[in-house]
Formats: sequence, C-alpha cells, structure tokens
Amino acid sequence: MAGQVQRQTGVALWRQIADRIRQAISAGAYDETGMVPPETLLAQQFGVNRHTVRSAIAALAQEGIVRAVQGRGTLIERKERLNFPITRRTRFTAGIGEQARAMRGLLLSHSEERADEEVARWLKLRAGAPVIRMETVRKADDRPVSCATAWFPAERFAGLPAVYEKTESITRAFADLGLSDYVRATTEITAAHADAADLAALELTPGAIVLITKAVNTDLEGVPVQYAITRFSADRVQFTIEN
Amino acid sequence: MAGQVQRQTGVALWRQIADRIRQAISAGAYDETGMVPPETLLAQQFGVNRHTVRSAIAALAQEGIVRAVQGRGTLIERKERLNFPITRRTRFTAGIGEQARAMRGLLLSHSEERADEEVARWLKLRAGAPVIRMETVRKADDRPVSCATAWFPAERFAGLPAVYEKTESITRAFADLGLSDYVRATTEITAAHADAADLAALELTPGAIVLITKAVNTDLEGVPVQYAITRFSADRVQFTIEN
DNA sequence: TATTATTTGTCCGTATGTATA
DNA sequence: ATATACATACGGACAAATAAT
Repeated sequence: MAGQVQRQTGVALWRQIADRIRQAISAGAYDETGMVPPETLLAQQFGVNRHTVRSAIAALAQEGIVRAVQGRGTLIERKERLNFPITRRTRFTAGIGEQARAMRGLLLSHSEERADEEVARWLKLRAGAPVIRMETVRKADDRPVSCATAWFPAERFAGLPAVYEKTESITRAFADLGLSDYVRATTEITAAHADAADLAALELTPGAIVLITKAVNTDLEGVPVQYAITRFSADRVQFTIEN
Repeated sequence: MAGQVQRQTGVALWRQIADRIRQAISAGAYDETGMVPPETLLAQQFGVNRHTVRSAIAALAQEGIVRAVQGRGTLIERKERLNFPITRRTRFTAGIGEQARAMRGLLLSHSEERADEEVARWLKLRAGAPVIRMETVRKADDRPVSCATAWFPAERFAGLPAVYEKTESITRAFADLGLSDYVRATTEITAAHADAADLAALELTPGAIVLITKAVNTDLEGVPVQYAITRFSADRVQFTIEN
C-alpha cells in the first residue's frame, strides 16, 4: 500500500487512511491473515501517529467492515465490492444475484409528471409528454448499493410503481406489464462526491464517492422504455464491460 | 443545489462546498450568467459563514476553474468533461480526438520486469514471464486527462517504449511493430480518491476523484497484447458504453 | 501455571486547522 | 484583524486482553 497521505487538503488524514484501508481490504490485500496490520505498523507506513490510524479504524468499525479486539488485532468482518456487469442484457437483480443472498429493490417515492428536455431526449418523446418517475434504492443483503431516479413512458407502463413495489425488480415489473424482454442501449458513467441525498439513501458518510450511470433501456424494437440516473457507492461496487 | 453540508465528518466544509460548486459548474447550472452566485447567497444556501465559502472559491480558483473579480463576481473560466467511449474498438486518441485539438501520449518511464500474479492472469502468461511496463500520461490540449500503467508481453513487443515515445499513441506503436488491429476484451471500472502519484501526474488538487479502469486488449485471435490500469480525472472525463 | 511479547484501549497534554462571530 | 470553540493530529505513558513460550 504505497503512497503517502496528504496534509492540509480539507480531507482529514484519518479519512484518507480509512479509504485506503477499505480499498486494500476489498482488493484482498489481507486475505492471508483475515486481519488488518497492527496500528503501530500502519502508523509507520502512512507516516502518521498511531492515534490517527485508530481514528481511521474506528470509522471502519462503525461501517461494520472491521472489528478491533484488544490483544488480538483488527479482524476483517466484511470484504465486499460487488461486481456489476454492463452488457446489452444488463439486469440489476440477476447481475448481482450470485454475489449476494438477498437482492431487493425498494420504492421510495413515485409521481407522474411531464418530461423535461433531458428526459424527453433520452426516451425519444416530445418534451411535456407524460412520464412516470420512480425513486428507488437497491439493497444486497440489506446493505444499500445504489439509488436511482428512473423515468418511464406513462401511457405504456401505467401502474408500474405498484407492480414494482410488489415485485421489487424492474425486470419482473416489466414482465408483469407485458414487456417480456428489454436491452441496454447506452450507459454513461461518471464519478462525484456523494451529495446529501446520496448519503441518506446509501447510508454513506460525507466525502464518500459515488459512481453515476445514466442509462437507457429499450424494447427489442429499439423503442426506449426506461431512462435512469443511478448512483452507486464506489466502495461497494465496480463495473465490468465485456466486449 | 439543494442539500446541506455535513459537519465533523473528516471532510472540511470548504472542501464539500468546493466539490458541490465544481459539480454544479460541470452540470451547466450557471450557464446563463457564466458566473457563480455571490458568496453571501452561497453562504446562506449552504448554511455556513461567508468566510467558509471564500475558502471553497479560493480552492476552485487555484484549480483554474473560476476567477474571482472584485466588484463583479466569480467568473467561470473552464467547464469541461471529455466523453470517452468504451467499445470493442476502444481507441484513446481517436475516441477523444474530435473533442480536443491536440491529443498526446507522453511516456513517463518504462522498464522490463517479470509478471506478478495479477499481470500474468490478465495477460494469460505464466507468473514470472518477461513483460514491458510503461507509465504514461495522456493530454488533451495540454491538459492531462489520464495516467496509465500498462504491461505488454516483452517478447512480442520488444522496443515498444521507444516507438511509443515517437508515435505518442499505442495504436500507432502497435502498428509500427506489426500489429495492425486489436480489440478491447474487458474493462473494469471503479472510482477512488486520487493518490499522491495521481495528483502529480494529472495536476489535480488533493481530494479529487479518479475513475479507474483495468482493461485488457487482445489481438484479433483473442491473445492478450496489453493490460492497463488507467486513472482518469473524474472532473474531466465521462465514459459511455454503447451496446 | 507463570512470563513475556504483542496488540488494542485509555489517559494526559500540546499544537495546528477549521469555522464562527 | 481579533477572539472563541471545536476538530484534528501528535507525542508519550500506561492499562488490559490475548497469544505464544
């Protein structure tokens, strides 16, 4: 774990160190022992005081990632970074399914509104056309991995929110409404610091990073059926693209 | 720009505010006036003292994103985000080419070494096989957009660093060495805070976010020819995947 | 069983950075 | 520019729990 931490940057040392240790755990750096190196060693490696390392470990313990035991060391409790494949047949629930026991999609809120210019462009509707907007959070084993704002053509998918609430999956909700198959047309990926809404929805702490996708799904004729802006906790997921 | 900043989280308020303003600029929130709202208004919106907003704006000015002018306001100097398409025929220079006038790839350093387990796995070599490692930075109009560590099978691509230094492009360097075409096999995408090496190579300020790709290119027979870990400034780049 | 080394937990004090007024 | 409050970071000393000898 090379590379030093930086001082006087507006990001506390303990937070930089917590981010680095979390990353190292997720990369499998400590798989042999199942433990984080001793505080004194980490302090030496990062060039900081042991107390500063302790602050970082306390933050990771708060997240449930490690558990410090007096006299033994700091045990790794959870080591997760879900892999999310982005393909023509991208499916959230099925894509994550093998990596977690329970996948759930929860509906936070929904409304019917008129498409603004951006939504209309992606869904190939005229601006002002009626659309359904849904705010959702998806959880793997009760840990939130992403939150999304999604728009759907209102006429074609009347009643979608109620069906989604029951099925907890877009794929199954589409199937219930007569759309048996759909494909991913385009995906845009960016990254940013989590905003206040992300922090609440994803149970993150300020300074956390989110991977943001803007994606369009179409039916097999190429007609857009969904436009979604999804925000993933960067600590908990990675994307793969297979060509 | 709704949502409050958070205190006592290891991330200073001025940095949270700087990140939010940078994001708003990049999203086009102030395109009408070309200016950031007055400090007093921002302070009120974020619920902080005006001095704290001034610290945030000073950081953005240091990055060259805004310029504060006494008596006028805070002018937006730069507002950019390059689009980087990820396809089976991903080409850095050609992909960015239409969005910038001059694309350059600069060789920072190179060496011949033995493949560790990770590199060997991706390149489908045995561990310990000779590989060429190159550290590069790519710039669009003299602004760095990514830095990369790339590995190549040493026997097949002897002399690659010298050719790359001359051609400033992997595609052209491959062509010079007899590989006329190649394709992108897999791409993994994650995000993290920039480390010290990123800050230097990409001319970023501490706390900045990098998008990280791990990618393998193969020849047309599916034999791996390159494994690269590339780090993009998240403020300057977005990815698109077309299926 | 007792001893020792290792490792985390707690306490003191001091200096600097952050944020407000 | 000054004053105040709190968070961050450091340094040292010692206590408590665990594992190995």
